[in-house]
Amino acid sequence: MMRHIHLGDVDQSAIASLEKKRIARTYSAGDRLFAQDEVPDGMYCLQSGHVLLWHSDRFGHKTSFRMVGPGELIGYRSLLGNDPHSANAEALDACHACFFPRVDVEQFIYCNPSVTRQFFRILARDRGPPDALLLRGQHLSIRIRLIYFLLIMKAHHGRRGTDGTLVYNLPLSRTNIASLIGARPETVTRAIKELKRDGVAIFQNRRVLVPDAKKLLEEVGIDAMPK
Amino acid sequence: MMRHIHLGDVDQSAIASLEKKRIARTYSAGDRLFAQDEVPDGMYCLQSGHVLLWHSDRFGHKTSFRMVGPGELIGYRSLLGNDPHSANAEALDACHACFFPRVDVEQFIYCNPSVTRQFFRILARDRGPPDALLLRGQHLSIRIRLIYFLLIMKAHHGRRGTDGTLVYNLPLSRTNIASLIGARPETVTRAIKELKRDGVAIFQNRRVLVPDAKKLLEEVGIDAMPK
DNA sequence: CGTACCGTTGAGGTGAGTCAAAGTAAGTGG
DNA sequence: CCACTTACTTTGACTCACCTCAACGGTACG
Repeated sequence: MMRHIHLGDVDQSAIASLEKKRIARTYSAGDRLFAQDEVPDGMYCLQSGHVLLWHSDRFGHKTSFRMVGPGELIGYRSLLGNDPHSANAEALDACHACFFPRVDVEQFIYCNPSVTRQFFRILARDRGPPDALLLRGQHLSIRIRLIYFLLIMKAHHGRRGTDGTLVYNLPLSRTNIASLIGARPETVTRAIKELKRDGVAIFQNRRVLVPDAKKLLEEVGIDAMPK
Repeated sequence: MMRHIHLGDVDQSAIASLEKKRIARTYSAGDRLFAQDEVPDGMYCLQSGHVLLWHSDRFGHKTSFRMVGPGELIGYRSLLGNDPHSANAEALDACHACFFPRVDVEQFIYCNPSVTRQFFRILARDRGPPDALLLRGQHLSIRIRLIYFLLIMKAHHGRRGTDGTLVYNLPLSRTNIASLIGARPETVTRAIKELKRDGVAIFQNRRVLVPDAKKLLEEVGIDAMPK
């Protein structure tokens, strides 16, 4: 199955000509699609699998800021900003991705105002900044950050089971989760234990079960996730 | 004196026609250029004064993420993303700003690929996300975050005095600084006191003096700020 | 059957938050 | 010019959520 970049009503011939340029690549867990400080030579559309974007500072602190799933674009910020990659893109499991070379992306973007507009939206709506407020806000306890984490992941990675249970398939280690919400693995373990005790969420292996999604929302005191 | 948006070599007539549409506005301390959740109807170029961008969550926690100085653009993310403003833009002192109505901005952006490219860069290079890692990273002490704060502010708000002293003019309250680096005002006060004791930085009123800029860099263990 | 990696548990320490009170500065109006 | 208000800053004492460190347990894989 081929996944397409979702761009609404756009000149089909432009898309077709971009699709011709795509290069299929496969990765296994641990591989990097690109690494911090590399100069981008194109961008990726993930077909299957999961990719973690993380940044490493000079002290070796690893800060993850986005987990990408099938259908999402990767590497567009650095490409469009014409800057070296500010993050590592690491495959969490077996991945298929389409690579689009820089020149073809640029041709595509500028071929048509409506495509250009779409890319402005993609850039402007990058979830990183607003999500960071929820995932890393100092004034929020680790428990609440975990809840926000689940709420944010719901959109791309949660599936509603037959009995209303929310099921996540997240190929993330405790350490990964910790670095996403700005905590330590031990603390994540403890918070997860409490969520289980309270019947809010059950983390088993790399699966998460949420018996009642309403409880998540109650806990953070809202009726629905913003946007 | 009229400040212009810096866009490199761009069709002068396009700029001229945009400039004709600009609307000069003035604000005094505390005024809002726009408020969270409002629908953007254009964007701003700050001529003089300072503006603080901050976000308020449902619990009333105030998180500031950018202080804007003369010559900088404000409100472009929401405009280009076609979303309601996700932040408040509040004048910290007397401000002059040019407002550019949405239609005119759009015409300008799409009139010319090189302008379009520039705006992609502006969006992609938004300092918010990378700065947030340094200003709000849990693994960094408040002292270090304050140092990063000064290093980040150096670019737009620091001036080198005659004797090599670095001088900042920051119309920010302790509370503002606290909300920028993810701390409490009391903690900021204490950290500032220690920086003074160690001869690293002297905060007096709304001015900051840094006798030796090298000390800032030493403290965070780098030779220069990234980018 | 080891080795290596990840996850869990426990004990102990601490940086920053919280709370409350005192100090300071900047307006405002008589 | 001086009371009075209001808002911001500083200080000190106390508390706590999370980090750190260290040991142990589980599971996968050669």
